Amino acid sequence: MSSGEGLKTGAELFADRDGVVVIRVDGELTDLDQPVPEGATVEPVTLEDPDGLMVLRHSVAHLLAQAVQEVNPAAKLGIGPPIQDGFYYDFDVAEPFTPDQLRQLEKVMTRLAAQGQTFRRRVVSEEEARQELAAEPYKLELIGLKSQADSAGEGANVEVGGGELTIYDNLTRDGATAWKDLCRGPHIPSTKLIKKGVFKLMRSAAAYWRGNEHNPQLQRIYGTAWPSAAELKEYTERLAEAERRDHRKLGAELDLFSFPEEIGSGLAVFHPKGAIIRQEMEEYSRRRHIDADYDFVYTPHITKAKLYEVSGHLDWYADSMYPPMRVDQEIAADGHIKHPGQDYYLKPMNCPMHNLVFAARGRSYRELPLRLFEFGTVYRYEKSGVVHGLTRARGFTQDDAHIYCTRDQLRDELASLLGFVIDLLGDYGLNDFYLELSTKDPTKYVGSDEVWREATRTLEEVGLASGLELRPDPAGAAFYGPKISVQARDAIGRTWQMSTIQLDFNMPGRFGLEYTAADGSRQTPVMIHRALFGSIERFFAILTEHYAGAFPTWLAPIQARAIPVADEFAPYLGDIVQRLRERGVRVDLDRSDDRFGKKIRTAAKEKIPFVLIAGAADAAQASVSFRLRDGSQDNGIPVDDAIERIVATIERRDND
RNA sequence: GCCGCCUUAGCUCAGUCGGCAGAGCGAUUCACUCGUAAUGAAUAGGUCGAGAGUUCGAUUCUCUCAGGCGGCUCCA
Repeated sequence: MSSGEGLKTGAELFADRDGVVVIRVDGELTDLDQPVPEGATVEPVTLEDPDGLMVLRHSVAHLLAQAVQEVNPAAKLGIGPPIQDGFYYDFDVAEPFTPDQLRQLEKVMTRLAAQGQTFRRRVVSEEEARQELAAEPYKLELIGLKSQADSAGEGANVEVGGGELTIYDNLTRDGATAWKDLCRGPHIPSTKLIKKGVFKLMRSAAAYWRGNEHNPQLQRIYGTAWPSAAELKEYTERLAEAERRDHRKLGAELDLFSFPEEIGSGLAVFHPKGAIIRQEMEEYSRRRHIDADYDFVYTPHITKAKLYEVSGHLDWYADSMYPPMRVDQEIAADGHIKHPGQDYYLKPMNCPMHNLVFAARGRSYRELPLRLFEFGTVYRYEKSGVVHGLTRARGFTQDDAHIYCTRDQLRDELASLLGFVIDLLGDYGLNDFYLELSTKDPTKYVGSDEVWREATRTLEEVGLASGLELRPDPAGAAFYGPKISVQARDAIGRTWQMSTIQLDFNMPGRFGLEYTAADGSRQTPVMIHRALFGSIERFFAILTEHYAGAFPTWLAPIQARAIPVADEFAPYLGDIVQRLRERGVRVDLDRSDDRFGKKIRTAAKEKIPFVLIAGAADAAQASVSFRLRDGSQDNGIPVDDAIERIVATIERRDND
């Protein structure tokens, strides 16, 4: 930074304002102690500003690194950026961090923060930086990468982005340099702002240097930091809530599904109650797809290798397919192969099979768009470390359809498809969406650039026309075409990738798919891959967490339970149960030996939407009393009304 | 796949510094018949994830494998 004589610093400009941590100068975040150029637009940034919070988190990351090196001077520094809800810092250390060490580091950080060290920005030449950081091999590597900072890897631009190289010194009150780090900044003015109880070290884990699995692994410490202790508490409560909703936990508690070790990692079995939910999910989807003019097909679970050679998938994804089964091979006694046999694979996707349905006979343009739908179960050999409950399984069922249409039909088809997706997801209780447009990965694609451009433009136009927010996802596309995906926010604000709509200008050609056009010519159709739930298992998991296990009545395995106040009223409720069953309601009667209060408790734990209670008072006036899932009561309802109310709730597909 | 941690009754978890394994909930049986989240008593339930090694002796220590958890990488 050139001399700032005569110019005011951010600190001077906003001396009378509380809570200013950095300034925004012509849109650029800048340290408070930097002079503001003549005529520049300056705004104060506080911790309430998302940018200000990022700066705080980044500064806490520095504090962590300072603490680590104080405890262990041999620790080498990786990078330490702010992230969603917090920050991390990577270290090269001989031994991984233990939970005890994290607690110790927190104490050191608290002590250092209380010293009120100031952050001083210092511009250095590459030579100076190399000299000062000679003991930090990873920082040296980043300096070397400075010219190509954008490709330095996740988080690296926090250290070396921008124009000049800068080092931040942590100065003690007597002006001594307590610690320093290569960093582009900016930082909060003083560690005093990192008050007690606003940060917490969460966990440690290994992470590849610069995000590349061929690089060495560093030890990463994750932390969280907030403007106030109250907000930190709110955050930890949010985490606790997410844990309570975890579908793996609820799946066991509510007896929905399990992953028997005997079957294998990532392979679920659905128990009766889980199966009911799943059936309802599938059944409603099936009806809607029939209404939307889809044709249903069934295809096998295994196929000769050839099919995935034609599709190209074996070239790209052989590693994540289950290994082949060699069938019909004959080996003679002397070991020579009499008959080579051939390889069959479990199918990792359905599209090639649907292509064969399309190709089974000649197709006319009059048939297009042709929409082939299947609840198709696929198997993918996910790496052992990524398998995660129902959200990342090795066997799962896609609500998969492939739409074959002409180029002229593409735009309308995509637009109506997007509307269909949003509408259908809404019926399952998800209503808060945004879209993501995944475009070509220049290192992994087939087909001509021109075709990719056309496809991408079409998707973008349809996405924009939907009125939903459209976010770019550069290089996120599959090798055969760009895609648009629907992201949904759940009840506690987490986002999930839901539906994907994927264009494919490639595979129809590989499979030689053709239709006869109006002019008699043979044309290649365009193909759209689309799955609304993605995987039924995964969608099941998302809904479980979205509803915290309290499924809307139409999905609930047990929709109503009748509990007599005493056993003598069981026959009275039994008649009502019978009438409900005749209306298709999943209802049971609790005749166990438990006491009344215990039965209420049991029904509550099972998250049953409607509990019907009757004792002498209700029996005398042909009524029942409702106890709803939220604990509320509705007593003395005439039996006919009670039945209608339950049936209507199911039909409305409401949450309760 | 990589790094770290974990695996004891159906579930949640104690415990054994290497010497015959424990609780609560749940299940079963009996008694109680009760108006909105736990009635009481009794009983059953375990190759301490699997295999190998060290040891007089292993649930406990070591190794391998399986499964899980948290990250990283990956996710057609």
